[in-house]
Amino acid sequence: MIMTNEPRSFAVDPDWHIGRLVTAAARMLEQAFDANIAELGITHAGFRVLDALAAGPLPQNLLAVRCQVQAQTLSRIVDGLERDGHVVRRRDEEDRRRVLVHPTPAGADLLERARRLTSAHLDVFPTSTDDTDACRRVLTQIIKRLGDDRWGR
Amino acid sequence: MIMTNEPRSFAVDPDWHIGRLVTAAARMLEQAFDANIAELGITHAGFRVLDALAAGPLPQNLLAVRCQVQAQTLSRIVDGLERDGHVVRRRDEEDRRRVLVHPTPAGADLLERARRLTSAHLDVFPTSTDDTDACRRVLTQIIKRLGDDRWGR
DNA sequence: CAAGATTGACAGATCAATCTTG
DNA sequence: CAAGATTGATCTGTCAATCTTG
Repeated sequence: MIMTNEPRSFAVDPDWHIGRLVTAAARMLEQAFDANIAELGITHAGFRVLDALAAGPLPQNLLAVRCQVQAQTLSRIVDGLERDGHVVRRRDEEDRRRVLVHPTPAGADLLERARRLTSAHLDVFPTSTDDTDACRRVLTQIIKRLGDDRWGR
Repeated sequence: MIMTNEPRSFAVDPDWHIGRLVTAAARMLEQAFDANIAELGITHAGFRVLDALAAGPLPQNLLAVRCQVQAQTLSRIVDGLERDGHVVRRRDEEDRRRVLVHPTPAGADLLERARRLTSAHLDVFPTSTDDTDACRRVLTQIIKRLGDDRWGR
């Protein structure tokens, strides 16, 4: 078969190092995920917050850790979710420095619909289980190393 | 009495699906890369543009494909590189719709220094070669699938 | 009209600085 | 002061709309 014409089409350069493969794959995965739930008016960031709140309200600092974003990033994501009526902020009366984020009924409903929309599309991972297991090991190790450097501990 | 501090430390949840592992790893890899070259005043985005231009000037549309970003994204990255004197734009006289991006001597110099800074830090991938090979296969397949959907092919 | 590039509006993420509360 | 949260500035990235050139 002919390598038709120039690489105007998409191609993976065989000598990309893994870092580049990881970041390229990540961008595509997030975009695909976002495209699946775009009709609901949220993105992966909002989804992860609502998912973390499924068991009940959490203070923002803990929520940020769960979502693996900075407190500043989380604050703005919560801004959007609150604006759209998916969560509400309430000061923690036990320690008024804390702000508790509560999911609203609308937010819980949104989460359910988002889960249904995305569960069908998670079959993007075709290769053998051996390969995906190996992939998990490599990625987990990267995350642990770099995450420990960055997030302390 | 509040909960003694829980996993305030970093941890990889064992039942994360691969998508989440990939995106988490990607963010950390990019941040680590950016931290390594931050002193030079560029990020991974600028680095990739300069790297793509190492062999000589390119029109922006091709450059965007090489860097795997939208033409709009590239335009703003080139804005920054041009502002800082690392590249210059020149209209292609053969086809005046095109804009050719040329690296400046300062840009070429920056690229060299960035390469030196980062080459030392690429040993973040510790596991066996079998695992990394498997990881490459999985990631490549994800990229091909999603990239073909998105970027045409 | 089609291709190439740019601009506007926005989301996600970061760092640095600030405000509030303990 | 320390912890938690927020705000300002900036960067990367997206989509949609526009401008220029062929």
